[in-house]
Amino acid sequence: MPSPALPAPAVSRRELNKAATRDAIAEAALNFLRTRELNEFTVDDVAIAAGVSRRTFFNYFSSVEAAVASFTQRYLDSVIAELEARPSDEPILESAQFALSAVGSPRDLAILAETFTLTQDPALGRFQLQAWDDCSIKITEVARHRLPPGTDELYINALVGAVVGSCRAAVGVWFSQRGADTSEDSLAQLRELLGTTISLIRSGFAY
Amino acid sequence: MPSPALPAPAVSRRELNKAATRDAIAEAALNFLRTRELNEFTVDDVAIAAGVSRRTFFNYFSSVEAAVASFTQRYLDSVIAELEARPSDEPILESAQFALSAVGSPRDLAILAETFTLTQDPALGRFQLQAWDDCSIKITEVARHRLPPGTDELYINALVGAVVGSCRAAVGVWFSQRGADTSEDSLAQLRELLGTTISLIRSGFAY
DNA sequence: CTTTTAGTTTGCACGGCGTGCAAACTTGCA
DNA sequence: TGCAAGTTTGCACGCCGTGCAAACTAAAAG
Repeated sequence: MPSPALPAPAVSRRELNKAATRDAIAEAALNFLRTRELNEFTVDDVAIAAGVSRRTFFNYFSSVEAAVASFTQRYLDSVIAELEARPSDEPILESAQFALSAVGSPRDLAILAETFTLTQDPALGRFQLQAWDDCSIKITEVARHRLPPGTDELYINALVGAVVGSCRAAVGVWFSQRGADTSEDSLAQLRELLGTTISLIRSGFAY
Repeated sequence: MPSPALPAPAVSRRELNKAATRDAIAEAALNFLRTRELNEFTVDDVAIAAGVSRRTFFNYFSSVEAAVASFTQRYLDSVIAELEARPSDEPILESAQFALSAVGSPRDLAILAETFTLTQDPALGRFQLQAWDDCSIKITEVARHRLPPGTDELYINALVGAVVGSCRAAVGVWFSQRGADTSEDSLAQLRELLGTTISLIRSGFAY
């Protein structure tokens, strides 16, 4: 007698396949960027390297830029997930501080750092900016439910804008100081920079 | 005797022509966006409407998106100009407050507001984000020379990131409340929102 | 005024992009 | 086993963005 009907697995074969394909494509795109400029390879190149057809590439990403941005998106989404996991009565900037220091396996951070180098090209940079902006929108939603009801919309939006804007700047500072160094030492410094940044947001920029 | 040799005019005929062409192209692009979606017209359409060849369009802008972003760029550049015009011993956030309230003829602000509506399409939004990011970079340069020498790089970058990020958010709030309303009344409200935002950055987000 | 020089516009051509569509194929389910 | 639903693929088409060389135009030199 077969095992009792398993409920449809949380992740079906189809979903696994799709995730694998998606990863393969993104990885292939990143790989090309590591050795060439953006305009020195084509979507076909990436598709072939990922083992799919050109058409399938476009089923997953609308461009190489978008594929590369998926790494940053993933990192930022994990920050948001950490943020949402914090107790909802905790002061939100405190939650942010925890979320920022909790996040990031060395591997994820290595990608984040590498992405900073590889996206100097404006066409790639635009997609990175969009990832940060999408992140802002999601966090605003979280903040709206966290802050006391009736909190001024300006307060909410300015807070999120300031936090995301300054954290992005902090990552930039980290990268300009450490480059692609993702040793524990360097990661600790990143966490410290992000922590200091949140403190500044909380206590204000005196001058 | 002819009039004494005039020094070569500050703006030559050539420069005037180029500026006019550039404006005509940007204006034509915006005009199409007012009535159609981004993918419902082509670069050729815009070029013809602007009275130039397709090839000339690309001599000025690399895409329709870039042409549309030129309006936001112009606005942000004027804010930076105001900022640089402030006395350099003034606290920088105070300078920011002045610059933000000084700037913006109704016409400029009308365009800024309209731009917000017309750039919902992600492809357009990306270029807007880039305009704000370019602005950050320029302001960072200003801030570096304004703040006491030796000020922490993190402080400078986080400050600018927070200011620009929150001000962008403030413009978003303004737009969501007033739409394309650019009456004196509405503009006063925008100035107030921006002023409040800078105050928040200065004094901190308590929670 | 004429000639020269430098800067700008244009047409052309080419490779690459992004998408609709329909046919082939794969997975899930009865 | 066979059907339904989801996924991949090839193809074709219009549009994009750029290098190039020829036409044109403003500015400077003679």
